[in-house]
Amino acid sequence: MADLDKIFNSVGDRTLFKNKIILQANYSPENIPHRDQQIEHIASILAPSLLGQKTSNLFIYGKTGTGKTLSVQHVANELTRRAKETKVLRVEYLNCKLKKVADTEYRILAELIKKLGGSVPATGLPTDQVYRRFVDLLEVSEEKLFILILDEIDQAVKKISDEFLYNLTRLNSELGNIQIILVGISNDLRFLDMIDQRVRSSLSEEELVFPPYNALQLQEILKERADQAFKSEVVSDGVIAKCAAFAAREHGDARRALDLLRVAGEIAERGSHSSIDIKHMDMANDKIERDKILEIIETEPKQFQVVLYAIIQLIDETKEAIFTGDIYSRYSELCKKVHVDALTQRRVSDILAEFDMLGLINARVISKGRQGRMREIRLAIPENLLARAKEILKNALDL
DNA sequence: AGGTATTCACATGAAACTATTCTCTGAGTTAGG
DNA sequence: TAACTCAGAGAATAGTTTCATGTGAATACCTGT
Repeated sequence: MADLDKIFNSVGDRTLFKNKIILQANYSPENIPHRDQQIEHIASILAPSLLGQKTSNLFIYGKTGTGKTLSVQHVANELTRRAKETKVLRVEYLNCKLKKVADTEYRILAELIKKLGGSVPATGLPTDQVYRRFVDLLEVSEEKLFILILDEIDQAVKKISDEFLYNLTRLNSELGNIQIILVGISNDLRFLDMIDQRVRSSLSEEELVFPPYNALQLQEILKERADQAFKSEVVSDGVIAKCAAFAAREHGDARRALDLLRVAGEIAERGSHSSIDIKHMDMANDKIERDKILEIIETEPKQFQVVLYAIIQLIDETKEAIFTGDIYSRYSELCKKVHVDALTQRRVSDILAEFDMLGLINARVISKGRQGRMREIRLAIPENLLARAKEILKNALDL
């Protein structure tokens, strides 16, 4: 019999973590270093709302992991706390990227209605009726202001069109007792280019950009969190510096840095080390990348998997870049073998574009003159993952 | 030789279609008074 | 007569297909030397 007792009993002694939650993505810390200026700015814009005055709409830009969401939520919490007795305002936060929750106009409204205490069916209702219901619910609430924070709003607009934002701003003229203040958060700095001039003017009255953290700031952030998350003596300054350097290279993404640190900790722990060293950082970096790719491959729909398998096969055979046409014919063959209906070339073209977005392949549109125009495709899956990837696909496709 | 026009093999865009899930409405049915 | 059932119309959504238009540069075709 395996000595499970030993393993289970010693788990408490061996762990390097004091409080792992602190390193997890959804943890929001007490204080947010290096964002005082931005937080103050947000607060000063929204402050009049405490007196029941409608403030400007606010738009916030910045790359992922620059503390946008955290800062906004911090201010939002403060506002809610202060307005507790006066009931002058209400703040709701909504992430527009959550698949199946808030990624369409209908669902965003449905979600808001739910938060306001109402309910709407998941489907079956015309959208304007949902608007109606939302307005009615707002009208009867006792607050005078409704601060609506839409996170990853660029995603929503990309999917729904900017009309939806326009509609939201227009609601204010329909509402008597209550006004909506919009706070949009976007990862895409070019978000403004995507929306109509008309909408733009009625919308983004105030703007704020979150710059990326530099390596030094990242270091401080990491250090602070690491102190709370790990037992003492587990992480050295060198490790933190390296971790910060890793992340700083990727546009100063603090979330990624924290992830890295956590995974490195887990790896060290599993290897029964008493501290994290540089070696673990590298392994963690590897593992994160690896997991991400394999996870994508595994969860992709069947048609996507067939296409990907076709690509891998072809690359295996030729060892060079391949082209759309080759892929499509190989894909068609594979479809027969796997007993799946083949999609049109048009669709496969889109699938390839999506793979490119996901970073599974590198595609480049090239022209070969009389031989036409097509995508030149290379695999972006690292060599050492290929075997595993193939296995997953074979399994998924019963080959 | 140098300049234009063609042409290929897709890329890219827009609209329309399909299947699924769900609501709402009103006609027909049923059971109780 | 009120309550109930159930089919049909209409919506939202995701994933496609259909139709239409765009496009970069190698090559064919001129042109005038």
